[in-house]
Amino acid sequence: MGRQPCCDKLGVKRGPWTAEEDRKLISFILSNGHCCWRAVPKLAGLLRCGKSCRLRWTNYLRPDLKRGLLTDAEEQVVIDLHAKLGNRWSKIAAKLPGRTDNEIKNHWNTHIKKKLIKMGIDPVTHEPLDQKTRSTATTSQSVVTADSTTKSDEATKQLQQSPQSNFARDVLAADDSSPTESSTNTISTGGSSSISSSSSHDQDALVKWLLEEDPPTGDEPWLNFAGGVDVDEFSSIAGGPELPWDGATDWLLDYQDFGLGDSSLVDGSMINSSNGAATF
DNA sequence: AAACATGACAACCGCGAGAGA
DNA sequence: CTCTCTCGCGGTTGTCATGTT
Repeated sequence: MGRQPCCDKLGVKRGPWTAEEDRKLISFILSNGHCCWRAVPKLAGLLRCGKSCRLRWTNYLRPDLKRGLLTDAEEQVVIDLHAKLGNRWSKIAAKLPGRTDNEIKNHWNTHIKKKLIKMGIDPVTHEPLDQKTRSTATTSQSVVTADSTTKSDEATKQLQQSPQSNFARDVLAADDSSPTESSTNTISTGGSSSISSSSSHDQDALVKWLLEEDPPTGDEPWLNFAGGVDVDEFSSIAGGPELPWDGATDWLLDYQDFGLGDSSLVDGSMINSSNGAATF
């Protein structure tokens, strides 16, 4: 019967988002949440498909996102999780607060993959490349598995305990003396110790945790469609002492650039003016 | 300075899962 | 149970920035 396209190809804008579009989407979601993504562009006055809106929001506009390169510690976690989960980027991202699956996927493809290959590690199997060529009858444990019971476990524990904390930065700060290269070393090596069977108990526990859903906090204002969140409240959150996201995020700057402090942008009047059908 | 190569990341596409009618 | 719809995921492509020749 065929799948209905997610949106009409005609009349739907594609390509990079403009600041104006971002502003519309942000103001709409902050004040209304997202009911169903399919309806968002229409209600927000955007000539985009809902899918595009969702992607833009989750990967770029969401206020709890960290920006910038993954830290060494985060990279390490990604590698370890990838060894266990494979390309399940969303699961991996769920364990890295403030990071998106797309971001991690991109980072993997552009950085980590090459790094592992350079170190002689198959980025798919996480086994040594030369070992792989010599014999396929090797240990079923991945190369980085052993690491995961040591360094990575520490990181993942911290993540679990404080999902909103910027643990990676703390880890880095605590280990500031280590040069950038050291991250490479920790990845590869576990070195001699990495190719050993790790405790299956630890493995199971970690995998179990990995597969758990992150408990929703439930207080994200942009998730509350009916809430009609006051943007002033939101901005006070953003500027307050208890930032739910990294205060240095570019998003905040963008937010200010968009002039969202201006209530005229968020009280629905702007949206209504651009889309007469949308009323709240 | 121009052309080309490479890197980085935003965005798109197609598919599958799950929910609801 | 089947069908339809929406959402989310993972793979891939496109575009811009930066580096190199």
